[in-house]
Amino acid sequence: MYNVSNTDGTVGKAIQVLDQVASFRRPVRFFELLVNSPFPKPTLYRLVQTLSNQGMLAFDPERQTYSMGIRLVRLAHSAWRYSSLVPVARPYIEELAAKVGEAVHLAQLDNGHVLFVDKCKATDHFETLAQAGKIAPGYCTGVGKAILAFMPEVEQNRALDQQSYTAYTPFTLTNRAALMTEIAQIKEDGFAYDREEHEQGIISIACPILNGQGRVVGAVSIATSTNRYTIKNLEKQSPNLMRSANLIGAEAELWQVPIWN
Amino acid sequence: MYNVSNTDGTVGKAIQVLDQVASFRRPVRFFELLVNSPFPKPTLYRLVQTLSNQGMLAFDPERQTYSMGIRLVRLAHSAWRYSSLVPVARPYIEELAAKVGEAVHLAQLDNGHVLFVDKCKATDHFETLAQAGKIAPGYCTGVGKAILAFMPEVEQNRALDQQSYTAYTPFTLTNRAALMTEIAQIKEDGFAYDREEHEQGIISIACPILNGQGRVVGAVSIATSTNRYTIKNLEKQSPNLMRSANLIGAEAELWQVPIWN
DNA sequence: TTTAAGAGTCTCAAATAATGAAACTCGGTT
DNA sequence: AACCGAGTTTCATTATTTGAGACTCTTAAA
Repeated sequence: MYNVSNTDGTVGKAIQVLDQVASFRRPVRFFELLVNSPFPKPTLYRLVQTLSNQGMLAFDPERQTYSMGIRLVRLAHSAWRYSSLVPVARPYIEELAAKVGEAVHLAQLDNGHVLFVDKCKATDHFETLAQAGKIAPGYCTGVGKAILAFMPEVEQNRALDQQSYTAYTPFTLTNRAALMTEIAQIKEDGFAYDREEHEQGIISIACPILNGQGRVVGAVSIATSTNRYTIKNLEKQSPNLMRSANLIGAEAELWQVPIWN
Repeated sequence: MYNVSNTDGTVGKAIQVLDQVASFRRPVRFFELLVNSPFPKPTLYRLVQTLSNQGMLAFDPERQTYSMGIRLVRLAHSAWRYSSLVPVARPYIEELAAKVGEAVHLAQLDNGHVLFVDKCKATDHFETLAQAGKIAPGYCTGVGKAILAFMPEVEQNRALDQQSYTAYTPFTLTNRAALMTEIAQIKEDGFAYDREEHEQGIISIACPILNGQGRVVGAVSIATSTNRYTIKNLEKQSPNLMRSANLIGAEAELWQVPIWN
C-alpha cells in the first residue's frame, strides 16, 4: 500500500487514518480505531478531529462514531470525471455492451489494486454506481490478470507479491507460480479469462488497454454467466473486445489521461 | 467552505490543495497552482509531492501535470457505499422512479453545497454514475431548495450567504430575498419546485428527507421535462414523493446514517 | 552559440506544529 | 462511594514544517 514507511509526515498519517476508517465499512468508534492504530491516543485523536473538521470524516456526536465524509465523494467525482479512463472509454464500452449484450467492465490499477471505474450492463442497468471505486482482486479477475500481465516487470513483481491468493472458488489460482504461468499465456494471447475464479458461475474475457508507449493503463472485460456462455463461446468475442480496447488506448493517448499505478 | 481560517495544520493545507486541483477540472501544472495559491512555492511543492506519493493526486511526468488521484475514488466508494443515504434510500427511489416513470434524484448537503448522490432514470439508465458527487447549486434546484428550507436557522443563514445567485435561466431566483420568500412557501407546503430555474425545459418537485428529530438529512426529487409535464401535473405526484421521502427518513433513523452538513 | 527567462527543484537555519506521557472528565458500572 | 474505561485536554519536549533564496534545466530569444 502506497508509502508504508511513511515519509509523508502528518498528511501521510491522516490518509492512513482515512484508509483505516474505510476498512471498517461501517461507522466506527474512536477506541476501535485506537486498538488497531500505530498512533498513540492523542495523536490519533487529533488526526480524527482534523479530518472531521475538514469533512473527510463524518462524526456522529450521538453515537460517537466516525464514518467516511461526504467531501470525499465530491473530490472523487472530480477524479472520476476528469482524470480517469471513464470519459475517454465511455462511448466504446457502451457500444461494446450493446453489441455483445453482456456486461462490460472498465478497470484501472491503483497501487496493485484493480479498481472498477465503470460498468455497462445491457440488461440490468441499476448496479452501475455501486461499482465505481470498488476493488477487485488482481489475481482472480479477468481485468486484474489482463492488467498484471502487461505491467512492467518491476511493478508486476511488486503487484504479484501483494496479492492475497485467497481461494474464492475451487477454480481460483492460489499461488504466485500458477498465476505466473497463466500470465505468460495471457501475454501470448493478448487477453485474459476469468474461469469462475472469483465467483462461481461468472466468467469473463478481458483485454488490457495499452497507450502509445505500450504501457498498460487499464482493462476492459466482457462478463457473463456460465448459463449463457462457455469460455469457448466467449473467445469468439475477443476480436470485438480487443478492437474496443485498442480504440480506447488510442484515444487515451490523445487525451491527457494520467497513468495511475 | 469548511475551515477557511485553517486551524487544521498541514492536513488542512493538503486538503485545500486537493480542492484547488479539483477546481481546475483538468490536469494542471505546478505553476498554475502556485499563482492561485496562498502557499509559498516550496510549501506548495512539498504538499503536491506528498499528495502524489499518497495517490491522492496523480502526477504525469511527461506533461508535468497533476490530476486528482484514483485513491480518492476508492476512499469515496467507501463513503458512498457505507455512510451516505444511498444504501438506505435505494429501494425507495427505484420504486418511485418505476412508479412515476421519470428521473428521481437523491441529494445530500455538504457544507452548503447540495450534492447529488444517486439518480434513477426510468428510461435512460446510463447517466447514473456521472451524477454521484456532482454539485448542484442550492438556490435554483428542487433538492437544494427543499434542503435549505428545512435547515436549522443558523446553518440556513450561513448557507443562504454562500449561494452565488447566478441567473442560469430567466426563471432563476437571483437574490436572497426572493429565495427567502420561496423558502417560506416551501416550509408551508412541505415540498419545493424547480420551475426551470437551473435549466430551461427542466422542472422538478422535491421533498426533504427528515430524520426522527426533524433534522433534514437530504432530499428526493422527481425531475422531468416541460414537454411531458406542467408544474400543476407534477404536483399530483407530491403524495408519492412525500411518502417515499418519509419512508427513507424513517429508515435512515434506524440505520446509523451520519448527518452531513 | 550565447544569453535570458521561467518553471521546477533543492537547501538549511529559524519558526512552528506535532507529539505523547500523564493527568483529567464524565458517564456508567460494581 | 469507589472504580473503571472511553474520551479529552495539558504542556514541555521533539520533530516537522517552513520559506527565502539559490540552484538546475529546459525553452526561447538575441
